[in-house]
Amino acid sequence: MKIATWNINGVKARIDTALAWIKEASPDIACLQEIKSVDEGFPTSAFEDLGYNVATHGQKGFNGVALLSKLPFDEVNRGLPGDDADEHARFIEGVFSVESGALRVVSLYLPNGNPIDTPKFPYKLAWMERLRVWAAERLTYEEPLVLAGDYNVIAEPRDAKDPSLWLNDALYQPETRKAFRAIETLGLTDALRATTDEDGLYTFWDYQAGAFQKNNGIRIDHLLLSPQAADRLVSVGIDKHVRGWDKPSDHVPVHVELRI
DNA sequence: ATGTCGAATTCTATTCGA
Repeated sequence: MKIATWNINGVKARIDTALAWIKEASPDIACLQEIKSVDEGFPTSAFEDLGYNVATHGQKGFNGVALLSKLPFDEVNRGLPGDDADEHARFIEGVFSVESGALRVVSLYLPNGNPIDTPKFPYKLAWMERLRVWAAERLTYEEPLVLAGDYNVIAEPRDAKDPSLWLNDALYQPETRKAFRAIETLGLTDALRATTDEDGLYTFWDYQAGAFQKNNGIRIDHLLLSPQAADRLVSVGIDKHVRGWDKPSDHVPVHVELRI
């Protein structure tokens, strides 16, 4: 089973690109972030026409996440628990029936957190702690679980072309990296790093200053796997070529193949 | 020289968030 994650940076502005990628990659489940659309504005029928079931958690203007799935949804849960005052649409969980039982897949858009001297940074860290608590609870189910999305975290120096450029950025603060490790050390596996120690592997390149042409990128889109999912991991890929298409998102899709 | 982009409102221009 192929499960992919992609921050598309606006589903309405990117619909042609999104459909072209779906046709090419044919993921069984796709996790989208930054749909920048309310649920009613999401181009659901365009994806349904390609054989997908669609679940969205959107809001006006920015944020917003979605799940596209060839499998029917048994259950959909919207929003990350832990703060009733948080109205950002950044989290959606789908539950699917597979031979072994349940498969859970989350599409998450972790807060950017910049600038770090504003409330945005503590909001990011608090969101990460809520995610840690949520993941700890889900891991007790001992099911295949895929936590996929734009984490807005540069976990290690090798995940940036030039780490020195990110020293004052929320994506690379020691507190950010520590909070990410605290999620991983619950027992989640970073799918890409389970398969390679290569550096130079990125998932985001800024639109500005010819970043893609210089390969001045960062790896911030991750798929974290529960033990039951990691045991089934076959391969991981980054669809880097999509960044070279017309009207690209600044992120590219990342995908795993699981023996499910 | 942050050199770009998408969305919303302030709407043939500016701001916000990334």
